[in-house]
Amino acid sequence: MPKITLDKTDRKILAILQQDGRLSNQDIADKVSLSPSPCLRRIKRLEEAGVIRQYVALLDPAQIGLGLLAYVNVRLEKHSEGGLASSPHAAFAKAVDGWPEVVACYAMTGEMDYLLRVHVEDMEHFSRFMMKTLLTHPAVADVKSSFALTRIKDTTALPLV
Amino acid sequence: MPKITLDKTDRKILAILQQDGRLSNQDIADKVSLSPSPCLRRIKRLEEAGVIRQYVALLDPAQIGLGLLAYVNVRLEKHSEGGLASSPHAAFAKAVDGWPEVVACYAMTGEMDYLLRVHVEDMEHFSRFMMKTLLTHPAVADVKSSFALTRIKDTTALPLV
DNA sequence: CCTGAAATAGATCGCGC
DNA sequence: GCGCGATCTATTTCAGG
Repeated sequence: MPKITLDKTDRKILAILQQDGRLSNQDIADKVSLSPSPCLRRIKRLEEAGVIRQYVALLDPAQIGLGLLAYVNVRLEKHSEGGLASSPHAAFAKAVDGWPEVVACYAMTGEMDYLLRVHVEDMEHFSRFMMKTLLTHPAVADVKSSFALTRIKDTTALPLV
Repeated sequence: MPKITLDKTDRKILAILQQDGRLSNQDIADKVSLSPSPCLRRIKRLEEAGVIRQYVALLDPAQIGLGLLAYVNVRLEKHSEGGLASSPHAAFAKAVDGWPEVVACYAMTGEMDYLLRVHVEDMEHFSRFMMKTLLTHPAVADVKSSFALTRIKDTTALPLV
Protein backbone atom coordinates (compact mmCIF):
# COMPACT_ATOMS: atom_id res chain seq x y z
CA MET A 1 0.00 0.00 0.00
CA PRO A 2 1.91 3.07 -1.19
CA LYS A 3 2.08 6.08 1.06
CA ILE A 4 0.71 9.25 -0.35
CA THR A 5 0.68 12.96 0.36
CA LEU A 6 -2.65 14.73 0.55
CA ASP A 7 -3.13 18.36 -0.32
CA LYS A 8 -5.97 20.55 0.83
CA THR A 9 -8.23 19.56 -2.06
CA ASP A 10 -7.67 15.85 -1.41
CA ARG A 11 -8.65 16.33 2.21
CA LYS A 12 -11.74 18.26 1.16
CA ILE A 13 -12.76 15.41 -1.14
CA LEU A 14 -12.20 12.88 1.64
CA ALA A 15 -14.27 14.91 4.09
CA ILE A 16 -17.11 15.04 1.57
CA LEU A 17 -17.01 11.34 0.77
CA GLN A 18 -16.94 10.44 4.45
CA GLN A 19 -20.29 12.20 4.76
CA ASP A 20 -21.86 11.08 1.50
CA GLY A 21 -20.22 8.26 -0.39
CA ARG A 22 -22.76 8.42 -3.18
CA LEU A 23 -22.29 11.99 -4.32
CA SER A 24 -21.70 12.18 -8.05
CA ASN A 25 -18.29 13.17 -9.26
CA GLN A 26 -19.81 16.33 -10.70
CA ASP A 27 -21.26 17.42 -7.37
CA ILE A 28 -17.96 16.79 -5.64
CA ALA A 29 -16.16 18.69 -8.38
CA ASP A 30 -18.46 21.65 -7.78
CA LYS A 31 -17.89 21.60 -4.04
CA VAL A 32 -14.11 21.63 -4.38
CA SER A 33 -14.15 24.10 -7.30
CA LEU A 34 -12.69 21.77 -9.86
CA SER A 35 -13.99 20.43 -13.13
CA PRO A 36 -15.09 16.79 -13.23
CA SER A 37 -11.98 15.32 -14.85
CA PRO A 38 -9.30 16.32 -12.33
CA CYS A 39 -11.72 15.62 -9.51
CA LEU A 40 -12.30 12.09 -10.73
CA ARG A 41 -8.57 11.62 -11.20
CA ARG A 42 -7.99 12.57 -7.56
CA ILE A 43 -10.70 10.24 -6.32
CA LYS A 44 -9.29 7.34 -8.34
CA ARG A 45 -5.85 8.07 -6.97
CA LEU A 46 -7.17 8.03 -3.39
CA GLU A 47 -8.94 4.74 -4.06
CA GLU A 48 -5.90 3.13 -5.62
CA ALA A 49 -3.58 4.27 -2.85
CA GLY A 50 -5.95 2.68 -0.33
CA VAL A 51 -6.78 5.93 1.44
CA ILE A 52 -10.38 5.19 0.55
CA ARG A 53 -10.75 1.55 1.59
CA GLN A 54 -14.39 0.92 0.81
CA TYR A 55 -17.75 2.45 0.07
CA VAL A 56 -20.59 1.13 2.21
CA ALA A 57 -24.20 1.69 3.21
CA LEU A 58 -24.74 2.17 6.94
CA LEU A 59 -27.89 0.57 8.36
CA ASP A 60 -29.93 1.49 11.40
CA PRO A 61 -29.52 -1.39 13.89
CA ALA A 62 -32.95 -0.76 15.44
CA GLN A 63 -34.69 -1.00 12.06
CA ILE A 64 -33.30 -4.44 11.35
CA GLY A 65 -34.16 -5.76 14.80
CA LEU A 66 -30.79 -5.31 16.51
CA GLY A 67 -31.90 -3.68 19.74
CA LEU A 68 -28.90 -4.46 21.94
CA LEU A 69 -25.30 -3.33 21.60
CA ALA A 70 -22.71 -4.83 23.91
CA TYR A 71 -18.99 -4.34 24.42
CA VAL A 72 -17.35 -7.48 25.69
CA ASN A 73 -13.87 -7.66 27.19
CA VAL A 74 -12.25 -11.04 26.75
CA ARG A 75 -9.20 -12.57 28.42
CA LEU A 76 -7.70 -15.75 26.95
CA GLU A 77 -6.00 -18.67 28.64
CA LYS A 78 -2.32 -17.95 29.21
CA HIS A 79 -0.72 -21.27 28.35
CA SER A 80 -0.48 -22.25 24.69
CA GLU A 81 -0.95 -25.98 24.87
CA GLY A 82 -0.05 -26.72 21.27
CA GLY A 83 2.96 -24.42 21.08
CA LEU A 84 3.10 -21.22 19.08
CA ALA A 85 1.72 -22.68 15.88
CA SER A 86 -1.66 -23.34 17.41
CA SER A 87 -1.70 -20.33 19.71
CA PRO A 88 -5.05 -19.67 21.35
CA HIS A 89 -4.85 -16.13 19.97
CA ALA A 90 -4.76 -17.25 16.35
CA ALA A 91 -7.59 -19.68 16.98
CA PHE A 92 -9.66 -17.04 18.73
CA ALA A 93 -9.12 -14.50 15.94
CA LYS A 94 -10.25 -17.02 13.39
CA ALA A 95 -13.34 -17.89 15.37
CA VAL A 96 -14.27 -14.22 15.83
CA ASP A 97 -14.19 -13.76 12.08
CA GLY A 98 -16.94 -16.29 11.72
CA TRP A 99 -19.29 -14.75 14.30
CA PRO A 100 -21.47 -12.23 12.50
CA GLU A 101 -22.84 -10.62 15.67
CA VAL A 102 -19.28 -9.51 16.47
CA VAL A 103 -18.75 -6.52 14.21
CA ALA A 104 -15.44 -5.41 15.69
CA CYS A 105 -12.63 -7.02 17.65
CA TYR A 106 -9.33 -5.51 18.73
CA ALA A 107 -6.43 -6.93 20.70
CA MET A 108 -5.93 -4.36 23.45
CA THR A 109 -3.45 -3.24 26.07
CA GLY A 110 -4.48 -3.67 29.69
CA GLU A 111 -5.63 -6.61 31.71
CA MET A 112 -8.14 -7.87 29.16
CA ASP A 113 -6.80 -9.19 25.86
CA TYR A 114 -9.62 -8.33 23.46
CA LEU A 115 -12.47 -5.89 23.09
CA LEU A 116 -15.49 -7.03 21.07
CA ARG A 117 -18.40 -5.00 19.78
CA VAL A 118 -21.48 -7.18 19.57
CA HIS A 119 -24.86 -6.43 17.95
CA VAL A 120 -27.77 -8.68 18.88
CA GLU A 121 -31.59 -8.55 18.96
CA ASP A 122 -32.05 -8.55 22.72
CA MET A 123 -30.72 -9.87 26.02
CA GLU A 124 -31.99 -13.34 25.29
CA HIS A 125 -29.94 -13.50 22.10
CA PHE A 126 -26.96 -12.04 23.88
CA SER A 127 -27.24 -14.67 26.55
CA ARG A 128 -27.40 -17.37 23.92
CA PHE A 129 -24.36 -15.94 22.13
CA MET A 130 -22.39 -15.98 25.38
CA MET A 131 -23.40 -19.48 26.44
CA LYS A 132 -23.24 -21.23 23.11
CA THR A 133 -20.50 -19.36 21.33
CA LEU A 134 -18.12 -17.14 23.26
CA LEU A 135 -17.85 -19.01 26.56
CA THR A 136 -17.75 -22.30 24.71
CA HIS A 137 -14.56 -21.34 22.91
CA PRO A 138 -11.65 -23.22 24.52
CA ALA A 139 -9.26 -20.26 24.48
CA VAL A 140 -11.56 -17.93 26.44
CA ALA A 141 -10.66 -17.61 30.12
CA ASP A 142 -12.76 -14.68 31.28
CA VAL A 143 -15.25 -12.12 29.94
CA LYS A 144 -16.75 -8.84 31.15
CA SER A 145 -19.72 -7.32 29.34
CA SER A 146 -21.14 -3.81 29.26
CA PHE A 147 -24.25 -2.69 27.44
CA ALA A 148 -24.93 0.50 25.54
CA LEU A 149 -27.65 2.64 27.09
CA THR A 150 -27.52 5.66 24.80
CA ARG A 151 -25.65 6.51 21.66
CA ILE A 152 -24.08 9.93 22.12
CA LYS A 153 -22.10 9.77 18.90
CA ASP A 154 -21.09 7.14 16.40
CA THR A 155 -19.51 8.07 13.12
CA THR A 156 -17.28 6.39 10.56
CA ALA A 157 -15.81 9.77 9.62
CA LEU A 158 -12.21 10.01 10.77
CA PRO A 159 -10.69 13.37 11.66
CA LEU A 160 -8.50 14.66 8.84
CA VAL A 161 -5.18 15.69 10.32
CA MET B 1 -39.24 6.56 11.42
CA PRO B 2 -41.79 4.00 10.20
CA LYS B 3 -41.21 0.36 10.96
CA ILE B 4 -40.91 -1.88 7.98
CA THR B 5 -40.91 -5.56 7.13
CA LEU B 6 -38.06 -6.93 5.08
CA ASP B 7 -38.38 -9.88 2.75
CA LYS B 8 -35.56 -12.07 1.56
CA THR B 9 -34.79 -9.83 -1.43
CA ASP B 10 -34.61 -6.73 0.77
CA ARG B 11 -32.14 -8.45 3.04
CA LYS B 12 -30.08 -9.52 0.05
CA ILE B 13 -29.98 -5.94 -1.19
CA LEU B 14 -28.94 -4.70 2.25
CA ALA B 15 -26.19 -7.29 2.49
CA ILE B 16 -24.86 -6.19 -0.89
CA LEU B 17 -24.97 -2.48 -0.08
CA GLN B 18 -23.24 -3.06 3.25
CA GLN B 19 -20.30 -4.48 1.28
CA ASP B 20 -20.32 -2.05 -1.64
CA GLY B 21 -22.37 1.10 -1.33
CA ARG B 22 -21.42 2.24 -4.80
CA LEU B 23 -22.68 -0.69 -6.84
CA SER B 24 -24.90 0.49 -9.66
CA ASN B 25 -28.57 -0.28 -9.44
CA GLN B 26 -28.19 -2.50 -12.48
CA ASP B 27 -25.50 -4.64 -10.86
CA ILE B 28 -27.59 -5.00 -7.72
CA ALA B 29 -30.62 -5.89 -9.82
CA ASP B 30 -28.59 -8.61 -11.53
CA LYS B 31 -27.38 -10.05 -8.24
CA VAL B 32 -30.87 -10.30 -6.78
CA SER B 33 -32.42 -11.45 -10.06
CA LEU B 34 -34.64 -8.45 -10.56
CA SER B 35 -34.86 -5.85 -13.28
CA PRO B 36 -33.56 -2.34 -12.50
CA SER B 37 -36.90 -0.66 -11.81
CA PRO B 38 -38.23 -2.79 -8.95
CA CYS B 39 -34.75 -3.02 -7.51
CA LEU B 40 -34.47 0.75 -7.42
CA ARG B 41 -37.93 0.99 -5.85
CA ARG B 42 -36.86 -1.32 -3.06
CA ILE B 43 -33.68 0.61 -2.41
CA LYS B 44 -35.57 3.91 -2.28
CA ARG B 45 -38.05 2.36 0.12
CA LEU B 46 -35.22 1.17 2.38
CA GLU B 47 -33.65 4.62 2.30
CA GLU B 48 -36.91 6.41 3.06
CA ALA B 49 -37.78 4.08 5.91
CA GLY B 50 -34.38 4.82 7.43
CA VAL B 51 -33.16 1.24 7.23
CA ILE B 52 -30.31 2.62 5.13
CA ARG B 53 -29.15 5.59 7.17
CA GLN B 54 -26.25 6.84 5.10
CA TYR B 55 -23.76 6.05 2.37
CA VAL B 56 -20.15 6.72 3.27
CA ALA B 57 -16.56 6.18 2.19
CA LEU B 58 -14.42 4.37 4.76
CA LEU B 59 -10.83 5.61 5.04
CA ASP B 60 -7.72 3.80 6.18
CA PRO B 61 -6.66 5.46 9.46
CA ALA B 62 -2.98 4.63 8.90
CA GLN B 63 -2.99 6.31 5.49
CA ILE B 64 -4.20 9.61 6.88
CA GLY B 65 -1.75 9.59 9.75
CA LEU B 66 -3.97 8.19 12.51
CA GLY B 67 -1.68 5.58 13.97
CA LEU B 68 -3.24 5.17 17.40
CA LEU B 69 -6.68 3.92 18.35
CA ALA B 70 -7.76 4.17 21.98
CA TYR B 71 -10.85 3.18 23.91
CA VAL B 72 -11.42 5.41 26.88
CA ASN B 73 -13.79 4.67 29.76
CA VAL B 74 -15.07 7.80 31.43
CA ARG B 75 -16.84 8.29 34.74
CA LEU B 76 -18.54 11.61 35.46
CA GLU B 77 -19.01 13.51 38.71
CA LYS B 78 -22.07 12.28 40.56
CA HIS B 79 -23.59 15.48 41.85
CA SER B 80 -25.39 17.72 39.42
CA GLU B 81 -24.57 21.13 40.77
CA GLY B 82 -26.96 23.09 38.60
CA GLY B 83 -29.92 20.74 38.90
CA LEU B 84 -31.25 18.54 36.13
CA ALA B 85 -31.32 21.24 33.48
CA SER B 86 -27.56 21.62 33.43
CA SER B 87 -26.75 17.98 34.16
CA PRO B 88 -23.10 17.08 33.68
CA HIS B 89 -24.24 14.32 31.32
CA ALA B 90 -25.89 16.72 28.89
CA ALA B 91 -22.87 18.99 29.01
CA PHE B 92 -20.48 16.10 28.47
CA ALA B 93 -22.49 14.76 25.51
CA LYS B 94 -22.44 18.16 23.89
CA ALA B 95 -18.69 18.51 24.40
CA VAL B 96 -18.01 15.06 22.95
CA ASP B 97 -19.85 16.04 19.79
CA GLY B 98 -17.34 18.78 19.19
CA TRP B 99 -14.24 16.60 19.61
CA PRO B 100 -13.37 15.19 16.19
CA GLU B 101 -10.87 12.62 17.50
CA VAL B 102 -13.75 10.96 19.37
CA VAL B 103 -15.53 9.01 16.66
CA ALA B 104 -17.89 7.11 18.95
CA CYS B 105 -19.32 7.58 22.42
CA TYR B 106 -21.89 5.46 24.24
CA ALA B 107 -23.39 5.73 27.69
CA MET B 108 -22.82 2.29 29.16
CA THR B 109 -23.93 0.03 31.99
CA GLY B 110 -21.31 -0.85 34.60
CA GLU B 111 -19.07 1.20 36.79
CA MET B 112 -17.93 3.57 34.06
CA ASP B 113 -20.48 5.91 32.52
CA TYR B 114 -19.17 6.29 28.97
CA LEU B 115 -17.07 4.46 26.44
CA LEU B 116 -15.22 6.55 23.86
CA ARG B 117 -13.45 5.46 20.71
CA VAL B 118 -10.60 7.85 19.95
CA HIS B 119 -8.44 8.09 16.81
CA VAL B 120 -5.22 10.10 17.07
CA GLU B 121 -1.84 10.33 15.35
CA ASP B 122 0.29 8.93 18.15
CA MET B 123 0.75 8.77 21.89
CA GLU B 124 1.87 12.36 22.05
CA HIS B 125 -1.37 13.52 20.49
CA PHE B 126 -3.34 11.22 22.73
CA SER B 127 -1.62 12.64 25.75
CA ARG B 128 -2.42 16.15 24.59
CA PHE B 129 -6.05 15.22 24.00
CA MET B 130 -6.30 13.84 27.52
CA MET B 131 -4.59 16.75 29.24
CA LYS B 132 -6.09 19.61 27.32
CA THR B 133 -9.51 18.30 26.43
CA LEU B 134 -10.92 15.29 28.23
CA LEU B 135 -9.47 15.75 31.71
CA THR B 136 -10.09 19.47 31.52
CA HIS B 137 -13.82 18.95 31.18
CA PRO B 138 -15.47 19.81 34.53
CA ALA B 139 -17.88 16.85 34.46
CA VAL B 140 -15.16 14.20 34.13
CA ALA B 141 -14.29 12.40 37.36
CA ASP B 142 -12.20 9.47 36.21
CA VAL B 143 -10.85 7.87 33.02
CA LYS B 144 -9.30 4.54 32.07
CA SER B 145 -7.67 4.10 28.66
CA SER B 146 -6.79 1.04 26.61
CA PHE B 147 -4.99 1.01 23.28
CA ALA B 148 -5.56 -1.14 20.24
CA LEU B 149 -2.64 -3.44 19.44
CA THR B 150 -4.12 -5.37 16.49
CA ARG B 151 -7.29 -5.15 14.52
CA ILE B 152 -8.79 -8.62 14.32
CA LYS B 153 -11.99 -7.44 12.69
CA ASP B 154 -13.79 -4.16 12.15
CA THR B 155 -16.77 -3.92 9.90
CA THR B 156 -19.75 -1.61 9.51
CA ALA B 157 -21.81 -4.52 8.15
CA LEU B 158 -24.47 -5.53 10.64
CA PRO B 159 -25.73 -9.11 10.79
CA LEU B 160 -29.09 -9.44 9.04
CA VAL B 161 -31.44 -11.26 11.37
C1' DC C 1 -45.28 -6.10 -7.98
C1' DC C 2 -43.14 -6.80 -12.46
C1' DT C 3 -41.18 -5.58 -17.49
C1' DG C 4 -39.46 -2.69 -21.06
C1' DA C 5 -38.61 1.51 -23.52
C1' DA C 6 -37.54 6.46 -23.58
C1' DA C 7 -35.55 10.59 -21.61
C1' DT C 8 -32.20 12.47 -18.56
C1' DA C 9 -27.90 12.60 -16.27
C1' DG C 10 -23.41 11.07 -15.07
C1' DA C 11 -18.78 8.65 -15.89
C1' DT C 12 -14.87 8.29 -18.61
C1' DC C 13 -11.00 9.30 -21.74
C1' DG C 14 -8.15 11.57 -25.36
C1' DC C 15 -6.07 15.75 -26.17
C1' DG C 16 -4.73 20.69 -25.96
C1' DC C 17 -3.25 24.09 -22.45
C1' DG D 1 -1.73 19.18 -13.10
C1' DC D 2 -6.23 21.44 -15.25
C1' DG D 3 -10.29 21.75 -18.44
C1' DC D 4 -13.00 20.89 -22.75
C1' DG D 5 -15.82 17.99 -25.45
C1' DA D 6 -17.27 13.46 -27.42
C1' DT D 7 -18.80 8.95 -26.25
C1' DC D 8 -20.56 5.49 -23.61
C1' DT D 9 -23.11 3.69 -19.73
C1' DA D 10 -26.31 4.17 -15.91
C1' DT D 11 -30.28 6.28 -13.57
C1' DT D 12 -34.88 7.40 -13.49
C1' DT D 13 -39.59 7.76 -14.95
C1' DC D 14 -43.64 6.05 -16.88
C1' DA D 15 -46.26 3.42 -20.02
C1' DG D 16 -48.93 -1.09 -19.63
C1' DG D 17 -49.48 -6.25 -18.03
